[in-house]
Amino acid sequence: MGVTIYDLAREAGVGIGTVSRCLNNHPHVSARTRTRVLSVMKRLNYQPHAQAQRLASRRTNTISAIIPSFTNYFFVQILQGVQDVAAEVGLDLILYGVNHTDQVELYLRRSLHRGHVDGVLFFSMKLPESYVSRFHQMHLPLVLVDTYHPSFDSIRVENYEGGLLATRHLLGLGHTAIAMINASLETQPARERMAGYRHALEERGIAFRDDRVIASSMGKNDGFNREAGRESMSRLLATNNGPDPITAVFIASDVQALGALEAARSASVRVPEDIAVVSFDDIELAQHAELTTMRQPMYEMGRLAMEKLYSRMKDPGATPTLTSFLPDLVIRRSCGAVLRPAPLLHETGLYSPIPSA
Amino acid sequence: MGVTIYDLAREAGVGIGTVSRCLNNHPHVSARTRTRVLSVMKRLNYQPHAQAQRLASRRTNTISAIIPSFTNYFFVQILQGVQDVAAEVGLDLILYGVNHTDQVELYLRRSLHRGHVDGVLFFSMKLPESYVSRFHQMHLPLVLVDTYHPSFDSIRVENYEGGLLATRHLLGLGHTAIAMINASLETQPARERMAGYRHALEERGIAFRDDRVIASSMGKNDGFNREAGRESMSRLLATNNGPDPITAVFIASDVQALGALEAARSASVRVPEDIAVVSFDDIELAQHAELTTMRQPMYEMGRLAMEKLYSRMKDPGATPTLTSFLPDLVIRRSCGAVLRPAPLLHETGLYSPIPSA
DNA sequence: TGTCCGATTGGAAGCGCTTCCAAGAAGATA
DNA sequence: TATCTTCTTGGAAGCGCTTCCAATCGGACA
Repeated sequence: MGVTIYDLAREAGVGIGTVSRCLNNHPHVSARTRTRVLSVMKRLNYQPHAQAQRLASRRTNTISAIIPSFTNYFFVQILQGVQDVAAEVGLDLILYGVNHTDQVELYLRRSLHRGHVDGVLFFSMKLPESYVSRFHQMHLPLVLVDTYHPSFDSIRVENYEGGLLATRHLLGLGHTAIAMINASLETQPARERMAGYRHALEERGIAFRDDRVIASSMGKNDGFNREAGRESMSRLLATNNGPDPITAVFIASDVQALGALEAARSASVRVPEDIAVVSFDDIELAQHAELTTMRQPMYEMGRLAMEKLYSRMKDPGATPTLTSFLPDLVIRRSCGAVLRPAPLLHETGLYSPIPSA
Repeated sequence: MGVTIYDLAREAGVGIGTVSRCLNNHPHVSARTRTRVLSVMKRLNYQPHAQAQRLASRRTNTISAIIPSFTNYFFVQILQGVQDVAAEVGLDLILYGVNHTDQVELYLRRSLHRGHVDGVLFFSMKLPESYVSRFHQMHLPLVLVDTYHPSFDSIRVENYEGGLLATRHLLGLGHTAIAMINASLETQPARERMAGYRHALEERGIAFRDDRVIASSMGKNDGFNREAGRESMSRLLATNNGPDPITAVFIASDVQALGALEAARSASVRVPEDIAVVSFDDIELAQHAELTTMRQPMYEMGRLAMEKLYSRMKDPGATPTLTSFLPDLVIRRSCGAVLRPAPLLHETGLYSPIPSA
């Protein structure tokens, strides 16, 4: 139990320095010595001790990802991108899932713990101001994703533009009474998407109406969840019997839209015939539910985040960069813009197509 | 940069041993000394160095989870359970997502690397036999989830029973021509679920027919994915015009069922009217798609796995345990067993309810 | 007052590795 | 052959902590 470099050195008849140099592929080791040492390593089934290497080299080869509850498909796909790149470059990834707000600071502190990780990815939450200086003091690389701070590398999505494009699309289809189902306005994406929605209306001379926006922060993920979507849609439909009824909704995320579809179904409201829907994210299921949505390149964002972190770890001095992705409009069935091959036009739903007569 | 216990000791006028004892809440430190040391720690903003602690104590406080590509909702939910318990007991979780088969060994080796992690969770894949002894030699705790080996703690689901119950349910609804859409028979769950299916048929005197089982291993996750499900269902429907046509399908997972529903829809085959469907897992979306399914308690399995690993880390000598979960039948719409409140009976689909006339 | 014992305390010896410096070896050059 | 270089090599000195042993201290008890 526990072959060390001393054993190797003795066995190979060299010094420990030489052994270490072989281990780390340093130059300045003669080919003969190297092969001899390597063969002894193999024979003794040597394994370097991770902690010892780390202590001595002051590198951990590990990064942490602080991410809101990752059962959300949005984060799952980002995480997949992160994980893939981490695997490619040989870094270990410690996962810190935030379920309660107070865990944010716990995980930030833990990540800042000296000698714990070499870098941190921080997702979709506001970085507490008090940690800004701590990261700088500790010279710990930090990359922000779906959130922003001027003094760190950030990756963002143009939420405002996304809201704008989504709403314009509905306007372009002839809708003028367009509601929005939003998540908690505490979150920046929610606020930005709404700003885009508002701007699109106003540039068409349509007044923004507070009573047409339902911002729910219920449940997990600041309201970005199915139940909140269902609830919001129910409320919206319940009050939709006045003059100028709503004919379209922009929903802040696909998961909420899934809930909203359920609510519409329960209320016998047809989508898209009675109410057109455009949402945001393009999670894998959006396709299944035929949601028209603003696509965020989640997997790519995850990859890029990890890549940025990696470069930053190698070159801590570089100035912070900001990368923005413009979301893409993906047109499917829920918005009523018919772009599909004829046979499918006649379907009426997931389970039962139109009775054949 | 870098306050050490030597600094603390000097500053507090005590020895480093005493400082260390304070850090680790050892007894045999007088209250007066302890408060003095703690106040100095605070004043100097001391942070212990993680790697140094680990090297000296030979504990890493970290475990790794080797898990097939976790974009699969099944794993996401298990992982959530794992992560929650890890957070509760203060362990770090390194995530190793397996995308290619050869990564399995890579991650196993990395986990076995001395001083890297204190325990390993291994999910849903066959543990290569050559690693069995290695884990024992290294005294590295290992817990298997959704897979099994007699010499390690394991957590399983009764796949055979699940297949049996699912198929019996369909038989109970009057179906006799029941197909199965399966994933790769290389995987144990697929084989077991099929064995249950087969037994259920045979105990009713219905012959098991090879041509009624479609086992696809296409795509990710050994065929446990939407595309494979879609493909299989299409194939099934294409050949379903002989005598004794199929009226029901047992599908090996919910994700496949989602794809199968899409295929049915494209082919204008109604579910459940023309073909009844029962699947397996009860991922969150099964509810949305109204799938009748065999529920696996995924979150709980994740929690339990982590709990088992934690106890094993504390008591390495205990004999391996095996915990089995019996999946529950959750009846929803897709099987045609109508158990829902009247208003919903009249819906015809996700988007468009029955035209009101 | 003297003894004894448990409660505290200090600090040396590691944990296993990387790194650096000095020194030896082997060519290269004149 | 003498003198430089340039490669190689050995191993001491850390990295910052835990742990153990020996030493000290302070009462309790006779």
